[in-house]
Amino acid sequence: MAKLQKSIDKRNALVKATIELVNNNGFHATPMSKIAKMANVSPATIYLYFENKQDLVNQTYIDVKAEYTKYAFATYDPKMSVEAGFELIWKRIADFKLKECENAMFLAQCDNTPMIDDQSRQQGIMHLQPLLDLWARGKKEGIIKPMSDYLLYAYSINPLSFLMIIQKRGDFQLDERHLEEAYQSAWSSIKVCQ
Amino acid sequence: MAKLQKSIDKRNALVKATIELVNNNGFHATPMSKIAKMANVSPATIYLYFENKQDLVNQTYIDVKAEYTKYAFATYDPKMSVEAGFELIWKRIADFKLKECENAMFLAQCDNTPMIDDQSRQQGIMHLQPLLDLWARGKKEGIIKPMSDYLLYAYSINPLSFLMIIQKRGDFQLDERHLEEAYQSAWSSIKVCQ
DNA sequence: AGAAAAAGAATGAACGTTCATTTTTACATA
DNA sequence: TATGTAAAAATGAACGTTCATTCTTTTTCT
Repeated sequence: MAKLQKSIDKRNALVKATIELVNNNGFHATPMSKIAKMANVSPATIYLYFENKQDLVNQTYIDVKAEYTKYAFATYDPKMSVEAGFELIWKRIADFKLKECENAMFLAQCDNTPMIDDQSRQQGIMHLQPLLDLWARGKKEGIIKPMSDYLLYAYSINPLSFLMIIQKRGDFQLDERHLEEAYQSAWSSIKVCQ
Repeated sequence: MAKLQKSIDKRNALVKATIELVNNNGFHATPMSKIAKMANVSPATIYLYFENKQDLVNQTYIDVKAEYTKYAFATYDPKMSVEAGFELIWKRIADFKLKECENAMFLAQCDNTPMIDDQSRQQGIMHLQPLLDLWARGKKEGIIKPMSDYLLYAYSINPLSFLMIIQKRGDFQLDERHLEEAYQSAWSSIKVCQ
């Protein structure tokens, strides 16, 4: 009697192939057959791991989002000061977006198109809680502007997505100095001005 | 002898239908047949106005981008002070992104996916020159941080795209107060701090 | 040997595009 | 102003292809 033993490697290869092909060609131009070929697998095999194409891309999104937030908070400790904590998280996010370009590109594409189910999108949002907690503390201490978290995110975190995209496209290359400037701008836009 | 008289209305209807369908379903799920139906036109007619589907979406992108920048600079006068000029342009852009939501959504989708040809994308960038000129002047006067224009754009303009998207999704509703806060954050992030 | 996993070929639907034809238009002639 | 006509514009049906998915068979594993 055989055991249920679907290979996690095969699943990961499929997820990876999905990211790469969707990044380069867009969702509309990445057929299941190509994904299968890139993952060295028969098209039929995909359906042992995923219900259908939509499920494959939803699961890929959730996987990448989880990796993103795990990376972002890996070295964060809630006992840090607000300013130190924010700088740490911001720089981890910047690292991820600029170095794990493939993953970040994929997220940007998902977050700006209807290619992902609403439900999967919802699932991806939750993981940001530690940052929201930090901001709540910062507002209480009078260090962070008393604004909606959406505005704080829009001004301090989201610009990194834009920089990642133009960097990937080759229009612009971010060096260490740019990154420090970017951090200062992010912090300027959310800290209470004295 | 008949005159070449393809109806501009029909072309516009096709462009409008493309925007609406791509916004709601994504590029991969908007067939030519649906675009034709929404524009009250036969599928074959599309090919009198556009070479193919790619050409249709490229032209739609360029149209919308032109409308966007035209709106942004409509009331701007290069003789204004840097701060006044920036506030004016910023608020026009905010207006466009938040009120002409359909158009702005479409641009966001195009700018974050490979659905547009590089060449069409290039064509869309040029129109931003007046803002770049304003920033150049601001840097010379020591009012604007001496940073790359890409960074200035990422921090002062791009956040509006994010706010537009979450507003469209119903997660968040921007009122006048938020908008003023958003402007202050934008200005904070690019002005030289004294 | 037996059961799960994987494969390749097959299927039917959907798509972008084209074709053959009809309808509309502009205008020359009466 | 009315009519004929030729070319452009528009159409619905059809074409060939591609795609997601399934079916049947083969391979792998215990």
